[in-house]
Amino acid sequence: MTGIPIQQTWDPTEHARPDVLAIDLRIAIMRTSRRLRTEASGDFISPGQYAALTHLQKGSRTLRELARLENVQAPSMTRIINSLTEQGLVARTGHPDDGRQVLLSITPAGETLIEEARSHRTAWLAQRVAVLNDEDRLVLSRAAQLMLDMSAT
Amino acid sequence: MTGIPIQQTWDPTEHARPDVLAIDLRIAIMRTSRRLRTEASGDFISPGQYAALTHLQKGSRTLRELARLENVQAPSMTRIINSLTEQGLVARTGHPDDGRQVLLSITPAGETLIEEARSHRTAWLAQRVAVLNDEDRLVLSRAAQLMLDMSAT
DNA sequence: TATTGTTATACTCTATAACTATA
DNA sequence: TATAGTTATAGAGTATAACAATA
Repeated sequence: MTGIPIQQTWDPTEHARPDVLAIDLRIAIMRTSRRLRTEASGDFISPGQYAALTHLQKGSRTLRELARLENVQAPSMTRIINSLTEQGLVARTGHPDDGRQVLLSITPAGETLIEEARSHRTAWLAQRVAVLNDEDRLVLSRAAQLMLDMSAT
Repeated sequence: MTGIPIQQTWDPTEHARPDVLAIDLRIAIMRTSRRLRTEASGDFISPGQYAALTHLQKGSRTLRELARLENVQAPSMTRIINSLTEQGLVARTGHPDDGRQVLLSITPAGETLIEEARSHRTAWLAQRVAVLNDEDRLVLSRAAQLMLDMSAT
């Protein structure tokens, strides 16, 4: 703990107001994401690479499909995929019907890595989640789903 | 709509496991934070600057105190504060007792800007929060508090 | 010597614009 | 012409290391 008292008041009534809730939620998300990014620095692949691999676990995708799924532009996804292919975690095959497109699929090495990476990547967060009670965990679980839904819009 | 079905299953029992919950929560947080960053691009000040100003609204702080509150290194906070002082949103005064330290405080212009910025910064999120029901909003409110607590550790 | 803050430098991730190849 | 993907370039934000000034 630090010497600085961090006052965190919580008023359900106030938070029922969308604008007030949005402010607090945004700060919480941004701060947690920064911690997640820094705490995960010891990992082998970046969050973006991890997310792309996760999608490919469900099946082959083109680059643009992946870009849209992750809400990034095509060049960003190109970079992510380049890194993954160089590491032998993703394989590229030409699209059978359309010569412009490239089908991306996860390799066995990619499957292995992602399974191992799962525990490492989420260690920091899992540690903190583990000390919560079931009710708080349920809250976070539902919140995660809500955040995904909101981000997909 | 796309031709790709995005399957988002939700199983409360599975999510009670800390490692499983941590994985989903991390993805949700990272994706939402990316949307928040890009959607807020029209704003005047960055998320980091905004957060620093928010802390200074509660009272004067030194640079290192702010860095610790935001979980960033000192040079990063120097950069944030430099930008804020150049914009006249933060004032620097020498510490009365310790010549090394610099006391940072928010200016009237800073107070004005942050109040205006609040609505802009959170517009994207507030819009999505507004269409939820009270129960979901309460979930997100509690989740925000939990995420802040976890990030403070 | 230790601490506060700054400067120098580099890395990561992202975006837009311009380009190639294919449809 | 339009679309898929790549390359070039730039910007934002972060970190570590080295430094200056003060305690």
